[in-house]
Amino acid sequence: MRKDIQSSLVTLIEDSLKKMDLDSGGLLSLELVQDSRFGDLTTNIALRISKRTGRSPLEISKAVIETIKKEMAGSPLKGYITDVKAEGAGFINFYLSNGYFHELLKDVIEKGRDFIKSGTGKGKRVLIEFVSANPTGPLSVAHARQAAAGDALANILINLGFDVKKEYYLNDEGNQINILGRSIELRLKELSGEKVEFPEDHYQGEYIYDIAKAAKSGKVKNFSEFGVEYILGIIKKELEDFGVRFDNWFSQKSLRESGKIEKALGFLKEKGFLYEQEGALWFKSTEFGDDKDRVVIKSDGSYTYLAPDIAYHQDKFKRGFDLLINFWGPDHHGYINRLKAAVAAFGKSADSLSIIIVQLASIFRAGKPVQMSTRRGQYITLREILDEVGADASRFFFLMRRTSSHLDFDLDVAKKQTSENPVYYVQYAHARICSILNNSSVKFDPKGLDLSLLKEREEIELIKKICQFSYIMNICLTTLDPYMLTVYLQALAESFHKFYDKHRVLGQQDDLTMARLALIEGARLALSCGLELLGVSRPEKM
RNA sequence: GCGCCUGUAGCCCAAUGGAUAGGGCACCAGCCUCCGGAGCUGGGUGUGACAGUUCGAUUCUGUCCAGGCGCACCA
Repeated sequence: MRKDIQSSLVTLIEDSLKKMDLDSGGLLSLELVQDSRFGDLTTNIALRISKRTGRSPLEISKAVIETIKKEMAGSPLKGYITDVKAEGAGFINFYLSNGYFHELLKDVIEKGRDFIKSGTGKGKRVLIEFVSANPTGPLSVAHARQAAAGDALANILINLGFDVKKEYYLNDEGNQINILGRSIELRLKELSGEKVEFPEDHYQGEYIYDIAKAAKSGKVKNFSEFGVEYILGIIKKELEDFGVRFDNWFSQKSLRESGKIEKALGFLKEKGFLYEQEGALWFKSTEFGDDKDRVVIKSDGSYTYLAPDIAYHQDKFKRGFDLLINFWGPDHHGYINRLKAAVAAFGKSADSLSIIIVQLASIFRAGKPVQMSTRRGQYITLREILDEVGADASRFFFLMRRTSSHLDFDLDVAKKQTSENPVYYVQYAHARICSILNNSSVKFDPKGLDLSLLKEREEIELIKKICQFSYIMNICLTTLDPYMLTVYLQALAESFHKFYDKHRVLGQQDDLTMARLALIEGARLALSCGLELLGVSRPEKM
């Protein structure tokens, strides 16, 4: 929706209220109407101020509308507003003219793919950290969902004008890595005929044998390092095949070697946020809202996981990022408060770090749940999803629920090439449009367009849907969640299919055909951009 | 025990505090001499329970009930 109309209307309503000695009290907002029976733009201002003013909402609305109509008579707004009505409990509804929507569509066509861009985030630097799985095994389905969500959100923020970097924090040392090394070593001994006792808490997965075999031929000395390198290669390939690329891989090992952990702890100590007790060093996180204080250096002298993480996040700020967004698995949710405490201890505001918990996706086959166990190395991997479903359908599926909600992912449904599968519904709309646009007899030419020929209900509805794109982008920004985009794309595809079914593009009078080609080109742009942001392909043929 | 997530029609799910709560599946009945039928049209007494906040609650708060997940000087 074009901003100048909205802001002029807001000013108009504001002025009208003043003339009647009513004060909006900062409560005035003008919103898009989802239900076309009630116009295009609406405000509930009369409802919100009725109690304070002691007048009924409907009475206020009617009075305001009368004033608005007088004011509007001599204003250029008049051409865009066909009606203003007081409806329902006292809403003021604006009905916009077709001409207004024709201008919006014209704008989309002129801008092309750039129509989705905005300057909302101009000058703001954002670091999105996601996946960050330990390099001790192939990525799981949980990581896959984090990858889908983080990458899509990054794409969305980039189009909103933010300066975005994507980062993977690499836990390349510590307990788990040592265990990985020992696991490989033990499997190697086993392979060479030795009888070994393989501990329960070691990595049981079959892939350890593969690494052991590779290590054998390479005459490896440090099995941990070798294992990390090997698995990192797998992870990078998996992510690449999934269509996710990181700008930076941040190594924990290099963080420690740089001395930044000591510096960060030194900073906290200086501020008086650290103390010793029972031989360990504690961070006074309770001063910043945590339930209890947390250990940063254990009594054996080694760091807890928190220590490098504190340093890591201090480093993120030092690198100049204004907003940090972390996607974490649900097992880390208890960890949010202590990291936020650390951020507060650095003097950063609470909202400069957003932590998003990506809930698990349960995998189903033909309606039946698939059992998983990380410990025994029995879990559905990203690789299996890629092999079985492919990147397109799976990336869309992972984002079909709110990121913070559980998701049931049925592999058989995702594979289906029928209307049961929403991915194909959306892609099909795109392919249909391309099929018309690629028609050899008529070529779309934006010169001399007469969009005023578009006046059928389905045509106007489709334009409205196309123009909701930026509105959806803003919802994704405020929720830091790309999932509304999947909902929107399904609605957009539906609008197109309805138009397509009722009206023909080709074979009309030349100028009507051209206007409708413009309409479907607009729909194509919106579908194509939306799918691209989600990391889903836009087939021209299916 | 504590924390997080979730309860919407037979099943799967939508709805940035708004108006008559919307789609899909399944089921029934229709729609291609015509741009791709992977589509469209019609068929429905549904928000777990009880309070509270609000002009207005599926949405916010509290207490229950039910399901999923997590609780380290592990990473």
